[in-house]
Amino acid sequence: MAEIPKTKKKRDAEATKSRILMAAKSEFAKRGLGGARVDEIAELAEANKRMLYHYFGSKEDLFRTVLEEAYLDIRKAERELNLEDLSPTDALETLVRFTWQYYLDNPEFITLVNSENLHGARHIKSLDNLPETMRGLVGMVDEILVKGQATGEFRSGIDAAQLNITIAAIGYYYLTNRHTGSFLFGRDLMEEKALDERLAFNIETVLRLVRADAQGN
Amino acid sequence: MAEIPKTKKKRDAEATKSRILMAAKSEFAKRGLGGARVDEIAELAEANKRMLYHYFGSKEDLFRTVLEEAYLDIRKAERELNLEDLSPTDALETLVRFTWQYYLDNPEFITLVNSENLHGARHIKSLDNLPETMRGLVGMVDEILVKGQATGEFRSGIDAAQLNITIAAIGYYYLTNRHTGSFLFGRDLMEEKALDERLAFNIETVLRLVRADAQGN
DNA sequence: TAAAGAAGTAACTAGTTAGTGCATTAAAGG
DNA sequence: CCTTTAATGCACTAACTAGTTACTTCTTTA
Repeated sequence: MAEIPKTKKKRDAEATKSRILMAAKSEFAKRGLGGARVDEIAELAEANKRMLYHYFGSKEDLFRTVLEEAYLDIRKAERELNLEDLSPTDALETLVRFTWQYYLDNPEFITLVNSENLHGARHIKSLDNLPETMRGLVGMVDEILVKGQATGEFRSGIDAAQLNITIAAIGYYYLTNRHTGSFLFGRDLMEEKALDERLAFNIETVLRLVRADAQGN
Repeated sequence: MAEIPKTKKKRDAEATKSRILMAAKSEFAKRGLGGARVDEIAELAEANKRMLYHYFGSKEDLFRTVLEEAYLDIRKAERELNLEDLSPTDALETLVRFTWQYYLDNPEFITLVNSENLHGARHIKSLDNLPETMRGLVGMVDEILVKGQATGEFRSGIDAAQLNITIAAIGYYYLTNRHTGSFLFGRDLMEEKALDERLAFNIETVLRLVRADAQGN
């Protein structure tokens, strides 16, 4: 008799590790670090809990790994936008659109970051490659701002780090608080029309913030 | 012999209830709904855990009460700003400053809201007085916008709800992510100078967003 | 092909946690 | 006073949870 074909290869360390990581991302995103259950992650990954401890050491170490991957991934995607090839205005609009869409496509990112902040950022503090990549992003935005000033599109004196924070904030806040927001405002903030409106508003916000006015400031 | 004066009266239902509520706010803010410990709340309140269940029924009901108080409190404080008495520009700047300072003075508000969103806003959904107060705030901002258009200070076509969300977002995001932010940016986002800079940037953001430009839009 | 090591499993442990049963004690009205 | 009712305290339990022990099974390579 023919063997039942298994989706899961009998022995594959990399695949198991990767399944655990994906399951962990999903579970941590759904319930936070504290609310996540190690048994649930193992089951979701179709792996044994022992393997989770074998590969990742502890629940918190697993969380750290998930977080690191999440941060590296968004920074990588940002770099791949090649903003330096666009006009300053287009570059900023593209960054606002990207940030918004990234949060929509990767909702776990927001929950992971929230969870990490609830715990005083103690997990990422040992990951010293993360500040480097953040400096890269701020540097990129700063270049856009300098270029925009040179062309006269933008005013001077804008802090790149603050602008970065604001671009993240206006999307992040809307999405992280979508449940309370939908209830308090009495309408579904996640329906397509509402999302489109919010994105348009955010682009307007950022462009008006940087644009040189009639007096050139 | 004179009786030892006790700070705590022997029997005082209201006082005990209130101490439990304050303790719960603090514990929920520090650890979130899932991470908070009922025993910890009782101890912090110098009350017995039995009393907590006597007065509030369950951990989740207690959380709901804490949340309701928090929302009612910020909305009340906003109303007391009497923004309608200020010029449109001053009114918006005041609202931005207030929102920022409220988050700074009441850091538990942010954590409570985050926790509630992690749980799909399921606790506040039974509190139907909250959407009313939110409508009040949006209405107030809308009046400011209408008045500002009339005086020519503001451009037309600004959505009051979106503006509200943005005013909250630019402060909330910075503060809720202060731990990861401080680490990623490599500097303490909570030192006085940094806070002042952020507030100034936020006021600039909002005023440029609403201001009528040279062409009157 | 044999042996060694890596991958995988099930059952268990020690500690924790929300919630409760029941007895006791203080206050307030008659 | 004395009775009733509400406030309070202690000790318990049933369920849960991160992490581990002791073992089996597969794969690779010398």
